Amino acid sequence: MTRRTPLLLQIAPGDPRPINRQIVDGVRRLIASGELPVGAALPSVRGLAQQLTVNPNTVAKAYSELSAEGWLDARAGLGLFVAPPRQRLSKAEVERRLEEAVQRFVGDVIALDVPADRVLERVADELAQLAPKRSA
Amino acid sequence: MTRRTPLLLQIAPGDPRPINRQIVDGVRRLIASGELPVGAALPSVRGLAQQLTVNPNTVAKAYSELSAEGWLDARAGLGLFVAPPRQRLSKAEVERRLEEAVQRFVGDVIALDVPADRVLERVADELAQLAPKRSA
Amino acid sequence: MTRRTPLLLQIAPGDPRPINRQIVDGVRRLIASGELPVGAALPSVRGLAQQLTVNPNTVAKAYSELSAEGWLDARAGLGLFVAPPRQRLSKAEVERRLEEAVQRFVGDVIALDVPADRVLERVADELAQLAPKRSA
Amino acid sequence: MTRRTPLLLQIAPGDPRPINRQIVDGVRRLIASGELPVGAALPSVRGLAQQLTVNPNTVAKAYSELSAEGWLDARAGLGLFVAPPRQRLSKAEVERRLEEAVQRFVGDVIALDVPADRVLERVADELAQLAPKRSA
DNA sequence: GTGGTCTAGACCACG
DNA sequence: GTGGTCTAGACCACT
Repeated sequence: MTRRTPLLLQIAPGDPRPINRQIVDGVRRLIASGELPVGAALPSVRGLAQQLTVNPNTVAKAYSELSAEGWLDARAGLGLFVAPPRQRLSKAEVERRLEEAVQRFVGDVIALDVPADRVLERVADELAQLAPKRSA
Repeated sequence: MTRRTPLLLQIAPGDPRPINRQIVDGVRRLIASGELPVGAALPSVRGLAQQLTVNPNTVAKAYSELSAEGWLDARAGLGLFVAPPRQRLSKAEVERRLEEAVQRFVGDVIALDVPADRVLERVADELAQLAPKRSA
Repeated sequence: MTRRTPLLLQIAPGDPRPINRQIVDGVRRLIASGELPVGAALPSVRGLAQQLTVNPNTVAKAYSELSAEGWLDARAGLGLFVAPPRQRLSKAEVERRLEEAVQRFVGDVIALDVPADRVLERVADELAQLAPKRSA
Repeated sequence: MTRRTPLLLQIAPGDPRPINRQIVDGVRRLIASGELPVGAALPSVRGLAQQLTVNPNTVAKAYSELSAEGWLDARAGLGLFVAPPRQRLSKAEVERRLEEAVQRFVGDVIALDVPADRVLERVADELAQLAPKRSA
């Protein structure tokens, strides 16, 4: 059980986010959307590195971040697995980070002269697409 | 009406954004909200740097970015002025950047396990607060 | 203000903890004990690396972990600073981690055939020595 | 009284400790609590490996560690048996290890902002629960 | 100068 | 085979 699945994860060269960030976001999304269920095994560090043609250290760093954030559990010699969901951050910390993300996002978007409705619509679409099977 | 006004701009040491980003965002916001009308003169690089107690290079870089984005026009020997509104980016480019910002934002927010409604509400608030009297 | 102080931090070659862990623990301790007050600047990555004669990447990793945990704020081009205290983790997560640490500690110590009183005494000493000027 | 008893030992997949560590801790605990009396035979490497569905190498390594620490004695051709109590480590070595464990534990716990009383209480509970009928 | 990211290649413990 | 750590050296954005 929990066979390793060829992860549907891609690195976009044009994406301004650093590679390690793209991996973290991608995996988080797969977990949040339920595509990677609790207990599922992730591709090995070396395996994913090869698949994405990036350095293994880069993948390792991303995985390690995800573990620190509580999304993954690492077992030396066995591999990495999707961790059971848990409320990691205090309400205050969640609030702080949400505020930060919103500030940054609006700062980015305001420069584009896009009507507020369209922005909200796009965000709503993207959030809906996650089909939050996991988040509370 | 091109008098140099003491810019209502502040640098927050606690703000996680780099200083140059704070300046760019701040000026863009002042323009978008109409507080800096078309044709208004901006403080000199040295002046603003002194006012904010930051490195002049940082201010220069921020101004240069704002000019490149079409928010400011340089008049040789006179300084920088708020440029008349125009389509500063191609529609495709706007789409690309919007997409990017949304992806990043959702990537950040997904980690927080916040209900989509609350996220949208916060974004809407923040967008509204900018009172885009100028942007279309 | 916030002059960089030659950090009272040492790497013990005999210590079984990896170097990066020793740095993280050491800095956390200095912050928790109040020896590094809020806003204090930390030695630069390269500087500390030289002082400890370890690779800068190792220090960078430790610092990055401390930032992720909310103990430090990093400002590119400026350096790292002790962050204002905040309740980062949910009560449940704190409980989980405390449980884990206790389990591990007792597992280590039970093998030593040391009377429980002595163990508790040593832990109490060590905790008291932190003079919790910062923790709530 | 040297009959092989079906060992009351379990491997928890969720446990963050590596498997070999879980075995070592488990056996030590059984000996310390007297559930495995002096002279008792331990399950064979293959037997325990099968029972726990882990790699025999892992069990062998755990047993070898326990022997090195003086908890088990090997009788050639017969298997492993619980060794009579003795001073397994020099006093200095015990002190060193205790010190190390305390340092690490406090380093972990300091990050959690938990009152010292609660920490001590939890440690005392856990130590008491081991009911050291055997250790001095 | 600062921190952040990436690559390359090595060694270790675990299974 | 697995993940984790460390070193070495490079490039980037920011100040």
